[in-house]
Amino acid sequence: MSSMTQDHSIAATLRDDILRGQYRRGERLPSERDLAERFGVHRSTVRAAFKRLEQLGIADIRQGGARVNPIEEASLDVIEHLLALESPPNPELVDQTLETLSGFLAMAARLGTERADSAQRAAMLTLVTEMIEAPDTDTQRTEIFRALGNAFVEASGNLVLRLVQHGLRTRYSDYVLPDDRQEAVPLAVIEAPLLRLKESIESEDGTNASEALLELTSTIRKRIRNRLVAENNDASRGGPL
Amino acid sequence: MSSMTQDHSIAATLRDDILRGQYRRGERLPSERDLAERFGVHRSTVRAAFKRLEQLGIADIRQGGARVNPIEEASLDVIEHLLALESPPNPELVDQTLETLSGFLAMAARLGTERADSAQRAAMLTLVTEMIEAPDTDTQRTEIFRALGNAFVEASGNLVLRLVQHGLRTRYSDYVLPDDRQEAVPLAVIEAPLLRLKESIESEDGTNASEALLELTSTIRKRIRNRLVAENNDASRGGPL
DNA sequence: CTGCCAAACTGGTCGGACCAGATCTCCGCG
DNA sequence: CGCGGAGATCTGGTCCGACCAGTTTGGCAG
Repeated sequence: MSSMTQDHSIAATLRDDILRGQYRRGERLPSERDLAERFGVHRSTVRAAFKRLEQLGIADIRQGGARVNPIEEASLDVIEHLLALESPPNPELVDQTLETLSGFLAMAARLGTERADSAQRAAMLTLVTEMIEAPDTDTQRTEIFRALGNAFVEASGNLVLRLVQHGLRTRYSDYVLPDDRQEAVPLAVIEAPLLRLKESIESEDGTNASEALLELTSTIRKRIRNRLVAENNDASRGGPL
Repeated sequence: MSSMTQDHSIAATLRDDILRGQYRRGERLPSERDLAERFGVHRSTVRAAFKRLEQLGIADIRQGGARVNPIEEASLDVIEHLLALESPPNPELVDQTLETLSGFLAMAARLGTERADSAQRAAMLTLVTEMIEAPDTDTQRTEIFRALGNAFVEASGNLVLRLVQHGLRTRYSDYVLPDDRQEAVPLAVIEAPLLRLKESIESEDGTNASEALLELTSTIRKRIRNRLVAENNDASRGGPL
């Protein structure tokens, strides 16, 4: 963390303060000059930090004072920082992230399955097969799953979809993934949807692929939620959620 | 445009240059000092502009020189600017935007329909009914449709979904919507899916609502695509798509 | 108490400067 | 002729101090 530039770390501090709800929406942030003094840096450095907050969508800088934006107007990027705010992360937020991600992957699976050329289709099938046959650890399986998601989005040929995926890329894995000390998801639980997915890809049935993927992710989601809730039953709630 | 701050308009110029493909990915942007001289401003102003490009995800600023990022790593916000780059906008990109938006709304409809409380459900039904019964113009109908989307997302209770929606909010309407001089979409074309949607909401059938919405949007998408392709058959292709 | 004007404050821009790290150049060694 | 490395050069990061033009605020007059 210490290798960051100063404006970066100042922005991070302010960002977390805001996300933690220390400033109410619409409220004015301290002035650049005040913050410069508080952090012991030049005003220009604080300015740089402010720009970051602005582009994150959580602050609105204008003459008269920078103001805190409502969280709904923020950029997707805040999700990552919201997740990092607590450890273990807020289970609800994790679940919402996974839910949204699942939905998008389902969409991508539909479009990608329908539009893939033969090479892309072959690659997809390889990945699904790998996931069934060589699932050493959850971590590894997750890696394959991620690649599969990329393959779907790639094959969809939809740039917008791709950008959404990238915005959602949120290193949720760091917060969310079962660690290795955790027992892996039993193959039995996910084999059925994986086989269905495989068939769908082969038969170019987008709708079916989409449903198979939803089926698959819903299982995983449920496991992660249960684990997090268990870990987190003493966490205090709060923040701008 | 002239009321913008300078760093804003400089950022816009550089942004459009990049999106137009004048700099290849990975290529170095001119230095802050060079650009300051070219634009006749102080270096700090160019720096501010650079920060914007960085947070837009289209440039990577580091010692040694700022570099152009691949478009896939950009923020969702670039879509709006990509659309604005040509007039009429690139039909393919518009279609991709609408496709993603449709899928997204289908997701929201599924979740929102399943989770809405009675007040929210009533509001949804009102909107759908309005859309059937009082469709004076496409513009007006679009307004209702947008409100309906908000209602779904709101009812889903999913913050991540909400942020994606906001990111996708892209004033696509400005580029994409049928103008008033255009004949409105005949009610006959959209009445069936709207009725289906209504029933789905009443019966709390998320899957059905999702499908109804896809059915509805696919019709509209097709119309818009046809219109744009017709308008655009002489446009030159290019840019980082 | 209200309305309005001036003072204080805020962000935007400027000029100029120094640092540390990245990049480039060019010379000398193999 | 090729290659590696040292030094010059360039780049972004930060700082200082200053001025401008809008915003906000405080207090004075009505």
